[in-house]
Amino acid sequence: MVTIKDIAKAAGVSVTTVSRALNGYSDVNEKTRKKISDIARELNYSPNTLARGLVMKRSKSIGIIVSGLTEASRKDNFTLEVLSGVNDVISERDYDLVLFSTTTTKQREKTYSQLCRERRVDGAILHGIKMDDPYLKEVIDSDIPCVLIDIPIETETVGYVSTDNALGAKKAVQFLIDQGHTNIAMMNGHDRAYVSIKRLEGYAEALSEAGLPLKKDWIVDGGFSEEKAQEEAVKLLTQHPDISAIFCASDLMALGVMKAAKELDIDIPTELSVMGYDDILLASYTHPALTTVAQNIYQLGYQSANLLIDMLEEKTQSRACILDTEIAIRETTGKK
Amino acid sequence: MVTIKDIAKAAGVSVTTVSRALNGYSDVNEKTRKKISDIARELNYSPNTLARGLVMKRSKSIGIIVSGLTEASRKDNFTLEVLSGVNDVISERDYDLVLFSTTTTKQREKTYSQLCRERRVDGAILHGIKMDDPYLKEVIDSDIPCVLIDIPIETETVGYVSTDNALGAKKAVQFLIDQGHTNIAMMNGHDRAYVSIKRLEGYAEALSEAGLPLKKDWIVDGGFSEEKAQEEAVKLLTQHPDISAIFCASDLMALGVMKAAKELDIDIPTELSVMGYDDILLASYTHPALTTVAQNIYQLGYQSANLLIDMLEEKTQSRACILDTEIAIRETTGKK
DNA sequence: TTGAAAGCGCTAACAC
DNA sequence: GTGTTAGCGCTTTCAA
Repeated sequence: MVTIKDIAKAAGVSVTTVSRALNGYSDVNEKTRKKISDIARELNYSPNTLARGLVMKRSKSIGIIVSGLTEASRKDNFTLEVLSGVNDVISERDYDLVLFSTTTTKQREKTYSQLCRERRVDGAILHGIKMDDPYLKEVIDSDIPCVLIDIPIETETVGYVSTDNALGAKKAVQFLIDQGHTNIAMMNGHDRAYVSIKRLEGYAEALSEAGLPLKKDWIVDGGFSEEKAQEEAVKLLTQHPDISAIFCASDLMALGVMKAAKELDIDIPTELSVMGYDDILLASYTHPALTTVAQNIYQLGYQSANLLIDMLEEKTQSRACILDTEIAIRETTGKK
Repeated sequence: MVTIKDIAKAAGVSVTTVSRALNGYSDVNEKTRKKISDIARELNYSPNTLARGLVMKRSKSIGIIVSGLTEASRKDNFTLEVLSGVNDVISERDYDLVLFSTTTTKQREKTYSQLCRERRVDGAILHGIKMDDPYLKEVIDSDIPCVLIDIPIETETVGYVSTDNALGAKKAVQFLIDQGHTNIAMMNGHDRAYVSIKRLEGYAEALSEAGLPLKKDWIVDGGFSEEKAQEEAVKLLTQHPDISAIFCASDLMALGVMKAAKELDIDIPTELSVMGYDDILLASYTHPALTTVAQNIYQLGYQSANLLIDMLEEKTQSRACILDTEIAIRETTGKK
């Protein structure tokens, strides 16, 4: 493997000069620089980022820590889209991406900061962790710069990117109200998810502004799971046949609700309107196609990476980024 | 950041001893070792993999090079499932995963081996590249150990993992024949894809064994694209109304064919049977649900990573791994 | 069983 | 504009 030493020898200069020439420092004679870079190319030289990182104390790589890169959770391609957004920034800005996937068991073995420090990543992006996750506390305590997706924490070294969940939910419920619905239930996720809390807020606000009562019985938790949501929806719809619309905190749960309706022989959208949240790929392929609050997950990843690198390079003081949502109207909602 | 030097000082021993103790060498006094590891824990020590990699000349990380981690290609979550399989092995075997995403333009800038050498990955897994990709030649020429997904190349340093594409296709077509179909067309991908070539082989073989003629006109290329497949299918079905079944080399193209049928008002499956290949998530959500050749993509990733690490650790002589496929019978195929 | 010393490939004071 | 030198944190001969 060819090193700068080899180049130095071939060019008849010192390694310092080679280093400076290759890194574009100004205080190198143009002729020398040309000679050096020619030789480097000839010799097919690649810098050793390990050595460089060791001395510079930064690796020019960031870690992305995802939870839920498992065989099971293939239904939404959240992770992939986030990854895709992150990746685009990474390569634009000449960083590398190290992928860490965690499971609850694995977290016991290796802590967040261990993970990051061992690999000497300059910063990290965290996605898919719950608010009561042990990682979260560590993140805040550690001094490793990081950006959280969908968890609103701001410190000197921690930032976050999220969508406006309350507003998104509010718009969704307002849409249902505009369609003439007054009996609108909510299938929420669980209370350890920030997004659940905010989406519930939006739901409540929309109802209140329309002068509609908020009924506790009409709000159930589907745990972000299709199956759980189906079960809960069956119970809900059986007990409260007057419900004419259900707003779901995720598309996956909306799929569950749709299955429940089928099970109970309730027609969508004539007898029941269903509204999702996320706009996962499947949303446009279900029958009928799911009306939902669309968030741009790719952007979530993209902005996270940009924010993190800005933080690393001290190009920003801001620590938060809130993205917009839009309602994608399809076939599961109708006029009451 | 605490180093072995700090530990050495605190323990009153040399760095050599600390290094040996922490790495589990046998020639360290049990008492010393205990003392050292206690201190290491106390000080919250994490080894610097950069420094270690520099001297050991291996980074204990592997690269995964994917093409198509773009916003556009979100419809199949191939990449995610491969990633998921790879990732599971990686963490089991205590490696790290560096993600490289390539686009055709980016390949011009940085060559494969540059990518790998700069980051000092010990080996690489390549997924989603075409047979005429410039990367491919480089892979073979370079001496970096690597495993290809779905491209059958075996050398000292190159291995591959794939499914039995010819057999999968054959089984698919045989299934259609068993259902009474004799006029079976094929929507293939393109001839720069290994899988296309093999699937065509299987198609031909099944026909031939059943004594059915192979009609060149009935084989078209959809370029693995939904839109292109739709266009081609419209043409095909218009020109040859006697076709009663279409075998597609990918599910995505099968979706296109289904759209074409809808466009031409041809009912599936009573008038036309459609068979896909891959079993992407969408396959079970289309209307009617798509019958397809299911391949276990997660396993593709899992086995690739295992093969690569086995190669790196010289635990195997074998360089190839062929996985099985199964037919998932759903609703797009029927008796003729 | 332990330590001293060299060196992996690179960057960065500092001197010339 | 260029070279000398030290050192990043670690492993590994070689000697004691």
